[in-house]
Amino acid sequence: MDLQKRADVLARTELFQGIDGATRRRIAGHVAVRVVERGQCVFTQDQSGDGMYVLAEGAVKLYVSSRDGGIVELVRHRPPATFGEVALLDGGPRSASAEATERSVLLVVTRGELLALLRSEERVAEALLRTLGTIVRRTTRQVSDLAFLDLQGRVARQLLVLAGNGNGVALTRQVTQAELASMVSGARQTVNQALRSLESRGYIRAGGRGFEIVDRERLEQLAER
Amino acid sequence: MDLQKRADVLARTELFQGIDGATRRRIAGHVAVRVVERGQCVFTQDQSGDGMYVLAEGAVKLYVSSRDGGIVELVRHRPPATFGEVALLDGGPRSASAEATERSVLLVVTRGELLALLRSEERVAEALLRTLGTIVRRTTRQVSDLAFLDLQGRVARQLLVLAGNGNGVALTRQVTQAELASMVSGARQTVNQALRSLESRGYIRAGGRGFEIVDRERLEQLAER
DNA sequence: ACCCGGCTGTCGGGTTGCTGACGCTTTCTG
DNA sequence: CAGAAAGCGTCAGCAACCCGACAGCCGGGT
Repeated sequence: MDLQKRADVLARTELFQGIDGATRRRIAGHVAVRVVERGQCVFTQDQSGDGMYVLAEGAVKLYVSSRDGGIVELVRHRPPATFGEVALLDGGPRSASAEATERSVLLVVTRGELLALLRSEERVAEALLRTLGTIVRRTTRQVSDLAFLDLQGRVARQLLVLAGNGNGVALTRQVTQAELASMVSGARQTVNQALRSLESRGYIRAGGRGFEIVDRERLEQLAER
Repeated sequence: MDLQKRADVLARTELFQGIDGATRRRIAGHVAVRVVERGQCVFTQDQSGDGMYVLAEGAVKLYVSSRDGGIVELVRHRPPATFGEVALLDGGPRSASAEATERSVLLVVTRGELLALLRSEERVAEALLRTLGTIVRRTTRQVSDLAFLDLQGRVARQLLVLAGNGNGVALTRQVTQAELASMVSGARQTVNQALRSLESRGYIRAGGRGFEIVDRERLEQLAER
């Protein structure tokens, strides 16, 4: 991946857009490129981390895990995206683990680099604050969902998130039921039942590995706290 | 509350320490003072908010609520503390509600004020990033707890949080079982049982309204994910 | 001092969701 | 292309937890 390409990747992220091209190319010259295979770990929770990542290609999930192997997925990123910002700020341990869900290409921005950039480019500092705000909102919402919604509601909500704004009817996916279960913090079997129940009521159409949103409004209703 | 006193309050917060006294006094001159009675709301989730708060006296809880009146407490603040930063960053809606749990005195910093300060004082920007990092860590931990711990474990953990570092044995409190329940997202009755169970095993001593930590290690073990 | 309101402690019944199990189908991989 | 691995669909049994109810207690206000 050449310099220009790396600079282009940076340009598409919220964090690095809005700075001038020259600076961006300078940064692009300093980042390391790291390729991770599907299933491979990018970093692990509780370990110290001094780098932030920019996702150039592929997909990465962030999650927390328990001692006995259970995991809860917090978010799944696709380009353009950045992650690993939190540990960067205070140099503390990673608050979550990151794993590639498919072969991915990452750009690594070091702590020192970013800190310097924060000082010189105030737009980056503001963008970073916005990014953190988004993270806080998302995570807070997740707490709220876990506390107030039953499994069916959480599944409904997650389907809507996955479908994005497939305006009327939506599309197919690359998410297994087990993964879906870890997103909503439930057992795979129970998630299966929830899906079937939603389907039997005609809110979604779900066969095999894909699903389709039929009655968006009803789903949103189920997903309301 | 006079200017000097306000400046002193600011000086004790992570956000405003580290800037020079003159600047701090200037800010102190711009903040509004707001007094809220016990049980009164400071701001409400989903409403737009353009102010950040510094807690000068009293105590404030942040929480999210469901349509049918259920609430989950995210954190309880005591001075020195700041809250309401998130909505400030992007001007978006409040991600949670805030309510005084006792008579409190607040300083109100406006969005414009803080944004200007961020630009002129880079140490403030860095402190704000650290503050947000803390929030993310705390909330992520809460997701993890809800996903992995049973009620007993969550209660154990919350007791440890409430006790702080009452190094060997700890202290009495002003938290009802109903409040404790909302902190761990459980029913009041079940929390009661959890307390009794912990007591019967000699991990805590809990009578009436207060509790005391007897076997910190065991509690921590229960609270591990 | 007394009364009222809120808090604690405790039951029992009813759900929800987890666990383990198993057969079938689909998807990788050599 | 064949075998292995992963994923789906489904069931029965079981544990955790919620909900409504209610009796005693305590504390605070008038």
